[in-house]
Amino acid sequence: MTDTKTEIIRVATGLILEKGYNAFSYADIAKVLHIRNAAIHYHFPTKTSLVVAIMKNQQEGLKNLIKELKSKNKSEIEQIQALFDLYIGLLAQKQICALGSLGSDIQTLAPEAQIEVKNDYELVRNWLMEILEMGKITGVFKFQCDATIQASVIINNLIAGIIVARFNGFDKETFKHTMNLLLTEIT
Amino acid sequence: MTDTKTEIIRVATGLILEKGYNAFSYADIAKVLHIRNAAIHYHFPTKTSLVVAIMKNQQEGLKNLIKELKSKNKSEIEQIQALFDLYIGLLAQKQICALGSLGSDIQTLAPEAQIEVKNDYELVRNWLMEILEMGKITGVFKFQCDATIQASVIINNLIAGIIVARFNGFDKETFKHTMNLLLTEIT
DNA sequence: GTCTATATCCGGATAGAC
DNA sequence: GTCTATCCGGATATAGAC
Repeated sequence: MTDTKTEIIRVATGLILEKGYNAFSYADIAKVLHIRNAAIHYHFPTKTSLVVAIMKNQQEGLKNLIKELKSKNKSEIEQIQALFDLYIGLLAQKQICALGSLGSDIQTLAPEAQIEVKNDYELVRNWLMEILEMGKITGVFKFQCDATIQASVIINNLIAGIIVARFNGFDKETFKHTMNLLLTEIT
Repeated sequence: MTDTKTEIIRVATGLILEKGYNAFSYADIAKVLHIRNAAIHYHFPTKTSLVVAIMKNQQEGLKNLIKELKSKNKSEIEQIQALFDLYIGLLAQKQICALGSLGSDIQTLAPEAQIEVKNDYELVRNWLMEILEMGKITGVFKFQCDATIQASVIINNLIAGIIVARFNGFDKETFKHTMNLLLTEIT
């Protein structure tokens, strides 16, 4: 039995990725966990504190994944594939990513929440840049432009690809084809 | 003096692109136009009817742009540049595009509104595909993959590029560099 | 076509008992 | 740590006067 605080973060994250920050309520979480509205406010006094906790949790999860991949000496291609797989998993659950969901709502978030969304984005982008630069040195990747821009192209396709995939019955195929194209173009 | 109905669509569109569908209210529109809540309900009985009208208006605007560009015999490059310019204009107003905003909220929209978002997406993608295929025939573009996938890559970068641009003080530069990279890669 | 007024409901948040 | 009960504001939407 995991503790309530962790469960709240888990359920709230799913709701944000499915419906968006301004479309879910404490009541939605309460229904799923069979607790009351007030119990959630005990753990997270405000909705802002909840979304901040969610984004810090996202960052932690990503850092752990990166650490794990590196400790297993995964190749650059395998690391990028692991990132793609995260998105394939989200799509299977009819969800988009946190960057896309909270990114489109960013103007409605409190400043301290905006910062955490941005931090999460920087984390993904820096990781991707590192992979690309390393791959260029080892020779698995060949691209002329700046790694920053190349990383942006990949992230943009992940974020938007999963959004538009929902337009067509959560179709994975175009999403996969698009990501494969990007990968083969630089190898 | 344009009529009220048109003004409501104009203001509501801006609010959706800035804050999102679930973060704006009839009261927000009313304040800007100095009218009352009920006056908006006269023109648009439900919020769903309003967002449907907004998306149909977006489609109409795009169709008119396409028609105009073609009547002026604009080149493939110039047509793509016109699409980029639309996004540069949005970014200058601290807005994202309708596809990104309503796409991330799609699960919270009524079915008839979901369809219009999808229709708008298809319109943009088909236009882009047509430009790419024509350009390949005339020789200005050289890409090996399917035009469908190439069009997806470009749209994805437009949709997500403008979302992440807001993370960093609405910085146009990375957005422009990314789009230029995509364009030069296929020319 | 716009107004005032209001109905109805739901949101985030708090007080205080257990 | 969770509950019941409640406050308060805001949201969509409607009725009926002008």
